[in-house]
Amino acid sequence: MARAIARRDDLLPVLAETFREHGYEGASLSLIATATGLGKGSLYHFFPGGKAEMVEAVLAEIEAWFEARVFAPLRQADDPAAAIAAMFTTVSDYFRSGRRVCLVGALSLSDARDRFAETLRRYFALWVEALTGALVRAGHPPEGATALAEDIVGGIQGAVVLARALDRPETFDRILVCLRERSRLTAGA
Amino acid sequence: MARAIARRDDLLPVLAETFREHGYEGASLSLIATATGLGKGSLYHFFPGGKAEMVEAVLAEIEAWFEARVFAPLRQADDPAAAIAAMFTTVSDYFRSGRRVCLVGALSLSDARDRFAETLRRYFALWVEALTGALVRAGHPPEGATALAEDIVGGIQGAVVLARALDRPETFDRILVCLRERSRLTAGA
DNA sequence: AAAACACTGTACCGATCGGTCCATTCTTGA
DNA sequence: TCAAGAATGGACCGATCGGTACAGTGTTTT
Repeated sequence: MARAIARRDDLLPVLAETFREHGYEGASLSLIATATGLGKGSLYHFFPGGKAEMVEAVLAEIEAWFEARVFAPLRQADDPAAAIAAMFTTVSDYFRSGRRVCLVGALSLSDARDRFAETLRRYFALWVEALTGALVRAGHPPEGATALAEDIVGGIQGAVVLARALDRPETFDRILVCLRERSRLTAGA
Repeated sequence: MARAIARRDDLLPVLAETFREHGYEGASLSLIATATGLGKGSLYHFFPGGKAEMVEAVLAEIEAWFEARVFAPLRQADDPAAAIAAMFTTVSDYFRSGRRVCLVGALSLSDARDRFAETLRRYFALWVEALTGALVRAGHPPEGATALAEDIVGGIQGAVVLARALDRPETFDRILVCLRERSRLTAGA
């Protein structure tokens, strides 16, 4: 009985969604098996380290995704202001207006944080760093750029929490619009 | 073997801290038993509904705490601006500069959200509502007050996430200072 | 053709899960 | 004084947990 349909990479999106919906503890192996349509044997073939390795793989893919679509554009864009604006659109799509949880943020609040501490830290550090650079190149004063970048990245995370708790996706979008506004150059900033 | 030391109310802070540190799934009954120093028999005596009832009780106490220390002052203060400033101090203390997770926010991101949906929703709704009122009475234009209140409440939640992920409590404090600044009246707002 | 290897489902493992039950002990009011 | 009830710890329950072992099937290489 072997059907070589699945490749490891194809599993990652399903795994990611499962961990997003159920968390680290809540995503049991049987749940994962059902979601992926694979038996435990196959799962442990691809991820000998079990759930921990699955999460690490998922986090690595998430980081790669953001690196390609968000961080790198922020760093390299000829037009930093446009790159920042694009970031908000990309992120809003990615989080489905707050209906989709940020796995990195959710893990950061859970007891699994310590286990994946370095990976979680790096994700947010890279984001803040890339955004800070773009803000500066867009004309923001360097002294306040990191603070503003942290406000924005943190604000996005908070928007996910709030929109989910209130069950109001439009709140997510509204907060993102407001954050985008703050990223634009004003007399005060 | 009976020592009538514990009253139900005395258990709530311990339960709250346990759920904060381990989440709903992660806080097993044996863990709770160890943390409280009570056997399962006693726990089920106080909370016949098991873990779910424990969480509901904890959430009720949290809401009562915020009602007394945050929401009510925001609603009733003679000096709304001072009440808003006090809110930031209270909240910063409560969350220990981001070292302590917001249980309501953490549950909102977890798969336990649906189970406690109404309680989670009400907590944030009450907060946003009370803050909106205070902002208006402090002189903010009513059209933008709810949006600003959502920015602030969401911003606080995001600050917890970010500070925990980055392992930098000072980031939490810095974001709160920035939010407090935005709550003050400026020419633009 | 056949050996090597990748992949698969499942039976099974000990541990732990949430929850029940109950004998016992302490407290309290009559 | 003593029955009633609150509170307690722990044995116990079936279910499920994460993880292992393995025999079987498909594909690839030789």
